[in-house]
Amino acid sequence: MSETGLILDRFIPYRLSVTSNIVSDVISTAYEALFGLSIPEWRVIAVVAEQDGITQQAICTVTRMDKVTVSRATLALVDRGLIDRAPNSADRRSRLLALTDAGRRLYADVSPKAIEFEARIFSSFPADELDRFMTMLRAIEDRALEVGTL
Amino acid sequence: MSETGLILDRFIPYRLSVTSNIVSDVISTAYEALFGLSIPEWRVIAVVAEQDGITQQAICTVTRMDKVTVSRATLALVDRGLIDRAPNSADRRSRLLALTDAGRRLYADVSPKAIEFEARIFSSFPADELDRFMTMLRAIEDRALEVGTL
DNA sequence: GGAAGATAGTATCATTCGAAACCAATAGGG
DNA sequence: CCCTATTGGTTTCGAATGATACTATCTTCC
Repeated sequence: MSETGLILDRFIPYRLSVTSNIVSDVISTAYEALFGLSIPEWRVIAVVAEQDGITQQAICTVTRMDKVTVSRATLALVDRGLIDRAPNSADRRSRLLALTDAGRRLYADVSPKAIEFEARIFSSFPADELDRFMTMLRAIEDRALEVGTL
Repeated sequence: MSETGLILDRFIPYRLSVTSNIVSDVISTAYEALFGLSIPEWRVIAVVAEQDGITQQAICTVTRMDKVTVSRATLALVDRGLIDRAPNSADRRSRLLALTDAGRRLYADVSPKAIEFEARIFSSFPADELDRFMTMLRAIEDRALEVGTL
C-alpha cells in the first residue's frame, strides 16, 4: 500500500512511532468525546481505581508518566469531583488519592468502553499473536531503557 | 518488574504508547546530539535521499507527517543548506526537493548511525521475531485507520 | 475562458509537553 | 538537634505540535 522510501519504511523506531500515534489518536478522540477525559486523566483514574490511597509519585513510577503530567491530570480530576485527596499522615508532602463516588461511577462506565475500543482494533488478531506482540513490546521497552542509560 | 494496576498494564494502546515514547526518546536525543537533527528533519532527509525531486505533499503521504511539520522541517533544512528546492514546471505551487552536496554528505553520515542505533536496541532479538513484530505493527496500523474512519 | 472548488505550502494561534525552577517537608549525618 | 541533601508536588517557561486560516496555483465544468 504505502510505497515508501526503503530505509524509513523498515526502520523500526519509525514504524513504532507511526502505529502508536495512530492508535493513540483513535483512542483519545473516543475518550474525549465520550467522557471528556484526556489520556493522562484516564490513566490516573484507572490506577487509582485499582489501588486506593496511592500517591502521585507512585502513579508516576507505575505509569512512567511525567510528574507534571500526573499533577495536571490529578488537579483536573479533583476539580471535577472525581478524585479525593486525603492527608497522608506518614508524609505530609503527599496526599492519598481515592475515587469519589462520582469517580467510581465514571470508572464503571469508562472501563468497559476502553476494553471495547481496544477490542475494536485488536480483536481481529489471534490471541497468541497479540501475546507475542505484547511480550515483544515489554522486551523492547526494557532494552531501550537499558540503552538509554548506558 | 513494574507492579502496575492490572487493567492499564495489559492495555495494548497504553503499552504501545509507552514503548514508542521510550524508543523515540532514545533515538531523538542521539540524533539531536550527533547531527542537530530533529526527528521530522531526519525523516525528510531520508525520504528525499531516496526519492530525488519529491514534493512536500508526497513526503506527507509517505510518512504520515502533518504538512505543517514537513513544511517546518523542510524550511529548516533549506536554511541549513542541506536541501534545495527547484521549481516544479508541472505545478508551480510546489517545488522539487533534492539534497545538496552537503545534504548528501550528511545523509551518508547519518544513515549508518541510524542503523547502528536501531541495532543497539533491536539486534538482541531474533530476526524472525522482529519480522513478526513489524508485520503486526503494520496490520495494527491498517486496522486502526479503518476503525478511526468508520 | 472564467467562476467555483480543490490542492501545495506557509503563517498564525492555541494547546500540549516536559525541563527546570521552586516550595514544602522529610531524612540523615555531623 | 541543626544543616544539608532528597523527595513529593506545583508553577513557570520554552519548545513542539497540530488545527485553522490564508495565499497562490491548479482543475473542472459550465
